[in-house]
Amino acid sequence: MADTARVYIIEAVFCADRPYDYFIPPEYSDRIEPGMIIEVPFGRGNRKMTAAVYDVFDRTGDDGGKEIKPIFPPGDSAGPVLSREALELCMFLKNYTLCTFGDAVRTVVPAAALSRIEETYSVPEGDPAKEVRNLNEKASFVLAAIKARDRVSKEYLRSEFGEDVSSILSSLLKHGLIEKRSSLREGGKNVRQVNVLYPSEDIAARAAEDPSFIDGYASEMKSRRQAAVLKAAVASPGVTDRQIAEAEDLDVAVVRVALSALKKKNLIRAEKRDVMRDPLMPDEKDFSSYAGEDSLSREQQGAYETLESLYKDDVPRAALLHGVTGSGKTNVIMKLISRVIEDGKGVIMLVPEIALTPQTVGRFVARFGDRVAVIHSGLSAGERYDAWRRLRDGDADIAIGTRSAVFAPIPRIGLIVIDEEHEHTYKSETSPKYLAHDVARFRCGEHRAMMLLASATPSLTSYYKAKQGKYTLVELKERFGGAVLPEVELADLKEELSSGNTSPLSRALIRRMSEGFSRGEQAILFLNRRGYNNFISCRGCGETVKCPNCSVTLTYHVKDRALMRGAGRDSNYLEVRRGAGYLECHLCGHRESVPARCPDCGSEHFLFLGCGTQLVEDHLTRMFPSARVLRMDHDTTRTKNSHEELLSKFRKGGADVLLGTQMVTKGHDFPDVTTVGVLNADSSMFADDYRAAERTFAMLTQVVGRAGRGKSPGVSVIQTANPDSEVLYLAAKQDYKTFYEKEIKLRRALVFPPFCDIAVITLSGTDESFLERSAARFKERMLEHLRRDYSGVKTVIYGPFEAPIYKIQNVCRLRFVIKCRLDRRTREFLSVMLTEFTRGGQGRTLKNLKVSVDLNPTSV
DNA sequence: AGCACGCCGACT
DNA sequence: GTCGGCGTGCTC
Repeated sequence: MADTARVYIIEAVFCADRPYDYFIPPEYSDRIEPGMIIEVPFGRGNRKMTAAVYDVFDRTGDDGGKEIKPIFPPGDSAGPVLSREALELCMFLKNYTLCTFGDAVRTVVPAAALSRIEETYSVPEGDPAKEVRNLNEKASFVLAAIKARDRVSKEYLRSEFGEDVSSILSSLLKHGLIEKRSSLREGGKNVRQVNVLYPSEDIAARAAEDPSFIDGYASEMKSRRQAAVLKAAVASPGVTDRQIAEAEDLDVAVVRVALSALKKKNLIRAEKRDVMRDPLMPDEKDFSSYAGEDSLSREQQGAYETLESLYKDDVPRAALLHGVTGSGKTNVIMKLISRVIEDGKGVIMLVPEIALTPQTVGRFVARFGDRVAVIHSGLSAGERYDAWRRLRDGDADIAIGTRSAVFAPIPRIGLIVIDEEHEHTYKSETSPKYLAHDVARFRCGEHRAMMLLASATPSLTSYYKAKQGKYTLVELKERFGGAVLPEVELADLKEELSSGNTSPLSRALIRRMSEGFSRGEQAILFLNRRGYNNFISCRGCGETVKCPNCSVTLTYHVKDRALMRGAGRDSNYLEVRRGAGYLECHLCGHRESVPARCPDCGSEHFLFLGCGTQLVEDHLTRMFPSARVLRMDHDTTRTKNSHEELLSKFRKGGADVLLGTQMVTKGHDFPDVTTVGVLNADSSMFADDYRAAERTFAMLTQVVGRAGRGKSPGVSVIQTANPDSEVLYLAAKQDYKTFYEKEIKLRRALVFPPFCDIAVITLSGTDESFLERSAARFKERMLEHLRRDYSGVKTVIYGPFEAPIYKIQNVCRLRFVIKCRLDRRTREFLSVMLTEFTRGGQGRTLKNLKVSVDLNPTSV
């Protein structure tokens, strides 16, 4: 008889994150199984916490251990939320990324499926006028807020009064001014229900007898809504209240009021049924236009056959599909997926960003219909939960989505595809800081499935593994349908400037664009800077205007309406602009108006420098007055669906130029685009990062590949101040292999990934001098450990030094970069350091100091 | 994180 | 004298 549960506490912080054993009273011993979320008393105060049951076993007779506490009685709801595989996946994430088990659980399972403790506060009954002595101002505000509504959740108080509300609450609690209650908010309840309507027997019989009966009957009714609902139920028995609401353009709640009245009169009977929310499936959405070419070229067929034979092996396999832009990788992938589905197995297809890949999603839905579940960050909690359930229950077997879709609860996985595998979005920025590839590899191992990476510009690490034979390399060298690679022209920005062209558009680009426009073709321009001017600088002393909270310059933005009217018409030095725009911090969102005078020297004159998308738009409208410009950047895509709307407008020919930040570079086929301009190829090349070249190469290859996808050949103009750069030259030729050979040599020589691993440890806090002292102490402790208990761990430690952006929102950051080999021992060493220096999790307190670790970050 | 235990300053 | 500040250590 199992009497013991080994659990992980979901809310536990890093240093307290280890297995705990609890006694299972015999009354419910047969109801507790691994994967369930239960409640347990934890800590000195026996605070109610949720815990994931990792294992259940029998401990009777084993009296050597410590006293253990009993679990709280389980609710009557359902079984395990985490499958055996999901539990192992959480353990993998914990060990691999150094997160807590709870962080892992929250990543693997959607929030709506997870029970959680809700702490609420109220004022004790009876003594509203209890003497309120020496309460500080904030405490009395908090108390008033709790009094105002009788029960308040901690979340609400946090959002209202900030993080430091906890200490106030505990002091109020101690004084008996408020009471706390912890209750369980059970997961799995966020299910949408509909009422299925049928006419009552009496009504049905009379309607069958006389088809016109119901119209007459309904017209006699007082309530028009009830009449409409009744008629709908008679006309199509089995109709749902939601369908009626949709058809009548009413709120469901309104229909339900009518329904309950009709039920009372015995005119209708109704049954409740659970339904799935599916953002993709509304009937009005038609995906047929996305249906792509299904037949494969000879080369594609060859690639498919290689992959298929790998897949059939029934041992974990990994392959890298390297195909030049436009080679039709998706066709090959689609066919492979069909093959896996035929076997009755499931597929996970990862894409970098859903909003930017409606085409890929569209093609999948057109082909596989409701077997597809789409998962991405834009889903509501309910939609996400439903997608998860459909996959878990086998009602869908293809999960397509962004990074987090790699956790799709498919019972039998046959294939996991990572499309555009080099994209940085596959690395999570929050704990657990996992790379989708690593999770995919782990899951493929568990399922004996195949992992397929695809890209035109694979990450150096992946290509290296392919070369080593860890992945099977499959190549597509031809552009599909005979399209030719675009011609590439490099424009020397220094030369432009010295010959008097101060515009952000080079003469070459202007010429190519006007040629294209005259043939009715479109252009895409890429510039990775939004706003009008990058920064403003005092003419008197040269000082730039910086964000008060962050260590970056403020960007000058023009209000879009002013821009349309052509404000800021002249040159790069404009006093007039002062009123037309504002300064914005791109890190914290801080906004202010342009200062009247320089805070340092008092000069009233500023230079507006550096060019952003707004400025280019301005130039374009003057240069090509008849061209319609579509600007696509963070500012124009704030609202939901705006990505898709802008892209589809451009696709339909609603504009001549698509100008924007990264989002214009990603995988779209625009057949009428023949000119592509990269306005500043250097911006990404001199980042202080060993991956800068790799990123620049991938980005340029990607953008250049946008042109000439249709019948007419394309041209790309790459503007740069370094026209002799080899990276640019190789990207222009789309010569990945040479780029790879050069770059891998460099990495080997300097010992960078894939020839080592990198761990970045960041200490952050608001108190600068405390931060500095902590960093020094941290380094000392690292060296001590490495000398003693971890003397076998080979590391090279750099730092502490200031993070590339030292201050964000008034939080300063110091970091260590550690070159190492991330094996078990090294991870243990890092874990020990975290535990020691956080005594709060990834990582909390120790006097507002935070410590976090990022293993092999995508950007350093 | 939260909670308890424990050791110093300024109030009834 | 004690109430309460928060530094330190532990959580089956």
